[in-house]
Amino acid sequence: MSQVEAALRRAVGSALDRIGAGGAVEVVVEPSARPEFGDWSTPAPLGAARVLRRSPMAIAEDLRTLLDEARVQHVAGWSVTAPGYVNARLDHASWAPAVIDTALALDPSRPLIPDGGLTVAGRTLIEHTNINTNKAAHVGHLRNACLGDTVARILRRTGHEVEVNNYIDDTGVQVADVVVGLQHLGLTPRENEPFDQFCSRVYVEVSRRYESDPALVELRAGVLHDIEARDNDTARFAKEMAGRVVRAQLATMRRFDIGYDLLTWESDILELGFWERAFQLLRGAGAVVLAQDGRNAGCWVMPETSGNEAAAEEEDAKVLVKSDGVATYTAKDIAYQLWKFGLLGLDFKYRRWDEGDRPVTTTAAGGEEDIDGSRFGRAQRVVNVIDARQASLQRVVQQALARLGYTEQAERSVHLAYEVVALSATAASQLGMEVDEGRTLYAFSGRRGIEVRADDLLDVAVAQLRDKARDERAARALAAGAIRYYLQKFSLTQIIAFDFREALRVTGDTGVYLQYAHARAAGILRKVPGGAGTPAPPPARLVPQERALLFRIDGYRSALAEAGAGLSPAVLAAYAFDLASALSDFYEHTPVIVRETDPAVRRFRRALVAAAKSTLGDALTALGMEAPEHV
RNA sequence: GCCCCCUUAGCUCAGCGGGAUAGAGCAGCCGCCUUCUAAGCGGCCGGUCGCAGGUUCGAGUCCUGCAGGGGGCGCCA
Repeated sequence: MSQVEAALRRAVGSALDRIGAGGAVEVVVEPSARPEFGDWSTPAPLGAARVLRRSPMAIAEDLRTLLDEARVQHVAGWSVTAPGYVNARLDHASWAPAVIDTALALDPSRPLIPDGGLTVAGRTLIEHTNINTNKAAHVGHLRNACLGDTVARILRRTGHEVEVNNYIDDTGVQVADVVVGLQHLGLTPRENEPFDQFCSRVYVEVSRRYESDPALVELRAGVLHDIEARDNDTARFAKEMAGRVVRAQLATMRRFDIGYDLLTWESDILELGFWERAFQLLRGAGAVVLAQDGRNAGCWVMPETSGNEAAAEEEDAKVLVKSDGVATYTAKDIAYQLWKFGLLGLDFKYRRWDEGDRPVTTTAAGGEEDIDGSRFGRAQRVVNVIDARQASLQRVVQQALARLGYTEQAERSVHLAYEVVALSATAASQLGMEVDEGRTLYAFSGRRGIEVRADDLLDVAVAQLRDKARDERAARALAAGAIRYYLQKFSLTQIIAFDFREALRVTGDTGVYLQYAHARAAGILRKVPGGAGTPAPPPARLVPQERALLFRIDGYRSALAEAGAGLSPAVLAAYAFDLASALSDFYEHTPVIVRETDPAVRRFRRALVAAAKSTLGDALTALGMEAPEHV
């Protein structure tokens, strides 16, 4: 929170203590509803009235007296308004320069540690993206990656140590599908077609052929078996294919400025015996049992309640090892989760992964000696960015940790659940789907080729922005920003009803609007000479737009901290939009600074614009969006 | 059947631990470019906050029930 807000909260809190209402009411300090009331207000007397059995107005008067004596920094005076608010009026002459100075001092290399301290001491490991290696990323995957990337940025900005993993699903049915397709359908890539997009196409085609060709389905079973068995030509082919797909997927993500510290491969988890070790631990703790009868007969399962042999056959027991001895996805995820916390007692081997300009490391069955593995895993907190449909599986993973006695780690296993991206009726019909009356949402289907690919969407956005943008670079930055903002501004619990028109819009509550506001501020600073130096004192009276803009700037730390604590990009996105709005409003409603003749006013307003630009730029960076000097 | 999410303006959504007159964007209508970037700004229009109870001085916000919509409960991943 802003320094002022923190100071006000402390002052109100201790005043409440002195009138005997401490602890009985929550100390709420909020921006005043109307400027006539003041700048900050607290409704505390309303709540205190009950415990003190006195009228709110009388309590408010008492608080006002105490707060007057308390001499809070930047506060010019206190007032009382019905039905029982106490309001602080700020001393703008001292407050405004302080806000501006703080904003101008923002430095990417110096973290903005929240007032309450770090959420978690030590490393936070974030897993996101997590796409099967048989297809190109669509906007659903992109929502995942944007959320994960922005959470990582926000946590880093607030002083947390963060490690980002991209867990790569390179085994399983979907991979087998594409192997079958590549080996037996004879399809060839189109001119310049990225390999992941080619695989998407093969996947759709092979899925279609299964319906008429049962022999293909049998082939898939064999391929799947070979992949699981490893050390054969099919497994090597699948691995090679997966590598090429991942390169293409990462290239897509890089267009959105999304990167990773470590690529973790499901096949390495198998190869390096992670599951066997986890299995050992789980058996030792009695967390898994071999089901003798019932529909799970022959499977190793984790019963709902610990150590309950009879429950093994119950329907809600989660199968971890199938009767053919193959570990399920959840089982591998448990092993991986144990590794993330440094609890497995095994480590990956590591290799460098050449991926353009970013240093990335990948896990590998055969490693390089000079890579220090202690940089990875051993986390204090784990955040898994996975859509809400997988909530029950994530609970099983968490439960497994608890069963092994790692209750703290189980509590620090966060499933950052977000709702999926679906197609709006309009978008669905644009993609050629049959649209029913009354139905508003339509699921993507990679298998049927009904999806919006991330690359394609970005290409369309770039093309649309190209003619108005200053150059190609600007168009790309704006396009990526627009899409990221669109995917991040919704609450995690909202399904995004994807709509092309909305996603590509450039006016109003959009990424382009934020970037435009930043570029406008940059334009002013270019045209109005001046720069660092002594703090600029404000004019005797702030105009409403100046006051509003200062308020927004002052709220940055608070918004960032809230977004970090709640792992919520949407909170920061909303803040950034409010800040950009305040900046645009200021821009439109105050005289042009270049022509300002009063040097004091000119200096102050220039500094105010610089402060707004600095803050907006910081927020945009945290949101994974470029903060352009020109558009 | 059990569990999770959603329901606020024509549409898409904000409204955080309950607090002063429910906000924004889009769409529609009307204005504003000899002015630092009009990708902007202002105005108008538009809401029994799904329904019914309850708690409270005070409920869009908390509790209970109901309704509608979406999702999850696999030896898939």
